[in-house]
Amino acid sequence: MDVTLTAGRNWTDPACPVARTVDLVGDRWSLLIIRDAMDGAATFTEFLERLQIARNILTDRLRRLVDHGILDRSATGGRRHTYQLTEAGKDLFTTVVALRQWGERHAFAPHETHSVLVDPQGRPVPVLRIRGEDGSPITADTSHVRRAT
Amino acid sequence: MDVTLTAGRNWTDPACPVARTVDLVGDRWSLLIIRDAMDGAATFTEFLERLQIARNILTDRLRRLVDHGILDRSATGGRRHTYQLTEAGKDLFTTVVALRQWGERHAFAPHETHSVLVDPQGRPVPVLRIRGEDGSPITADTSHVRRAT
DNA sequence: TCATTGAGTTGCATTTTGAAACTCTTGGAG
DNA sequence: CTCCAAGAGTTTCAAAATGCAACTCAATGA
Repeated sequence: MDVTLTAGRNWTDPACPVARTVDLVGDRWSLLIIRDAMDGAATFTEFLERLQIARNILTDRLRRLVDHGILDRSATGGRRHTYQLTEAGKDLFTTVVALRQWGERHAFAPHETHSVLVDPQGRPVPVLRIRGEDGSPITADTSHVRRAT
Repeated sequence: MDVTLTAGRNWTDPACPVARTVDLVGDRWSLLIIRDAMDGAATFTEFLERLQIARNILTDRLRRLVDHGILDRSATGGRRHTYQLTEAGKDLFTTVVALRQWGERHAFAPHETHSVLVDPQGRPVPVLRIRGEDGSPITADTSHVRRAT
């Protein structure tokens, strides 16, 4: 992201990377826009149809995501535009997968069906796990945050 | 989470696990409350002080998270309570780490310092990567969503 | 017993959302 | 060339969520 955008900003908690990310994409719509962009959506109308979002809100969120360097907007004649994920945007893939996998585990009743993320060969993507350099599992209890110096 | 909670709910997109998760924790405060719970916060006042959140909003978010089975509330005499992450809540660790690592990479200017997540030995937690069963890296471009059947 | 602290309510102002109607531009169909 | 439809927004206004300050209420504990 552009340095000038991080510099003058009013962060909820300036030293915490979690808080900064939440400030940038932590609302109901931004993450779903990013999800759909990863799934191939690229124009205003495509997002509009997939999300059932109000037009003015979509306008606002797209602009915000472009401003934050997550989406790239290119004109394709007239008012027509194409929105593409930037490298930073694509890098949110891990986050989206983490949200997805948690939802699969905890937001569906046993009998409810849900969509599944698969690799190019059609095999389900394995569950993300956090491990130390030596491969040992790390949890919220066994890790801790070292404050910025 | 309690099945009765998933059943009658008004989801933004009922078949999508990402959307369900975002419906449950995708607002500015919930994820930061969860972050602080993972960092040891347990009482109303502790959350209040760490987050600089309005009291009524904190009340609402804590109640919501308890209702969604992410936090557990236990009385400790009078109006005093302790909030603890449930198993589902602890399982959001992966998501919080993903948000944190994205923020570290994209929401800080090169010269800015930020806190670091470390394992019990004090070593930084490695970057989360999504890999197929065979260990090959998977990105937004190489994966896709198989719709619910 | 009486002030203090934790954990909320309540009332009101400010912001953000959402829905619907309106605008502007441009690539075609005729 | 003219007119129309489609894409991509604005604008307007009502409804909901947020934020702040002041107020309540129960249990310590000096």
